[in-house]
Amino acid sequence: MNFHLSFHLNEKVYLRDPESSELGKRLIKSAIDLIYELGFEHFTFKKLALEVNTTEATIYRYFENKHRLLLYILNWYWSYMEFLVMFRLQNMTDPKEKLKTIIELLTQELPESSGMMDYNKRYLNQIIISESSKVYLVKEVKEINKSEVFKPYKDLCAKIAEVVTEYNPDYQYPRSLSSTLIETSHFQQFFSNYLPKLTDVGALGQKDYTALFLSNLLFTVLGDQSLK
Amino acid sequence: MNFHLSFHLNEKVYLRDPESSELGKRLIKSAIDLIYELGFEHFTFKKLALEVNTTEATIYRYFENKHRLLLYILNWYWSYMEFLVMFRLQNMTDPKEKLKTIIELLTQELPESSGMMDYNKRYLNQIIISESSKVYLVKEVKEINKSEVFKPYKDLCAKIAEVVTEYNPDYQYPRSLSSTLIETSHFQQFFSNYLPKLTDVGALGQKDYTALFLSNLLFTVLGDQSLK
DNA sequence: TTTAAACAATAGTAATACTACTATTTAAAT
DNA sequence: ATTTAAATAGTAGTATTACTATTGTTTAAA
Repeated sequence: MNFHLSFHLNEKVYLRDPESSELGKRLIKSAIDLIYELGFEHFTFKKLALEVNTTEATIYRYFENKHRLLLYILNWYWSYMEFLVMFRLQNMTDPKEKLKTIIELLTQELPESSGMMDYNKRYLNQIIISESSKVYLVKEVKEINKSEVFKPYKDLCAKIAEVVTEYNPDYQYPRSLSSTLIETSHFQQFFSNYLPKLTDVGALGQKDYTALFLSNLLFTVLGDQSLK
Repeated sequence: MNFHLSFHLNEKVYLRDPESSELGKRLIKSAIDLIYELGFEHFTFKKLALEVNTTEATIYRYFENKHRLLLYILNWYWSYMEFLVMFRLQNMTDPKEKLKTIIELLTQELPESSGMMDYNKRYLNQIIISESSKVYLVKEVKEINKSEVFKPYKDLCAKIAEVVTEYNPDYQYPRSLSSTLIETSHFQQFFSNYLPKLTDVGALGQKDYTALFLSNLLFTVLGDQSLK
């Protein structure tokens, strides 16, 4: 079976839909490669233009600036992640199983291919971990937020919060716990890799360290409902 | 009583100690004001130079670049926070009280004055919340980390982890929990302010929302040891 | 009184972020 | 089939940012 997945992303993110042209698609693909390679700070439209054999001015017709381009990539990721959560939770009844699956999705690499653009998943993952917070930790958040471009993040958060409430209806902070889960999955992966003293990975460097930490955290906070 | 607090910050952070001259001190003070006002992305040495009536080149003699200047401010903050934790925990015996105090320190504004430089504490606080992660979420972390400039952060984290272990010696992830506590205190404050849908603040907008969320989280994860 | 070191300012360059304008292609209208 | 206009990409710039080589001035030690 071969199917194509695409998401309708908020038009406010771009000036011209990169999905609407070949050049646009190459733009996104190469942007992911370059942002991974250089880090967002050193990534420029000039370098991206060189990579896809076009000019800066052309890229500016697609995106207002590099911040918006990153926002586009993240909107895509958040939408995809919400889809994956929905897909994987299909036909599951046990909310504990559901939460375990969510942690797995948040801490493991994205599944390679499966009916969607062949973005480099490993690179995309690293971008999510290292760069995602930079789209909202800016002076202009309030203004940017008005155009609803953070909706995919909020939706993902709400979906996880739903499962949290399903697991423990008495828990008071389902949304904050969900956003904490998402953000913590990012920086604990980052820390265990680059600043291990801020974690307890130890010399062994367990592969699923972050998943273990988050599982322990989540199921202690929500109580082991199997005991009830 | 009037006393002066100063920390010996790692020389690798700066080229020339800003504490060693009047101009240097004004530099830091104005940098805090400007970074708060403009956000780190829009903050430049040119603008800072204009503010303190000097030139870019002069600022470059103190700091390699604006990233290092931010790192200096954060080193100062982390050191100060570790001092505050140590100071406030003095003569406390109950580890639960200690943890409560730590959460208070992490979520409330820094005490105005108390024997140290009159940096604008409210601005400094907002900088910690919005900009701090930008000093390590960069491509060059590994290289930068070698010069030990993140030691104050690691020390603060270790100090909190100590109290965590004191409260519950069986808990397996004291350091990860501590770094999660610190980071979560930042972005839950940010979210509840700018992206409230990612939290449960509701319309009321409780003043101590983040502290309440963190307390609940921390003491559930570590178990209510008073029951033992 | 000399001298050298410490410090700050001048005057630049290269890279980055962004834009006005022009040329070309595509496709719809006549 | 030809005209026309809309869409698209490219040229050629500017202002700002990040950073440096060099010169000039002050300070304090010899």
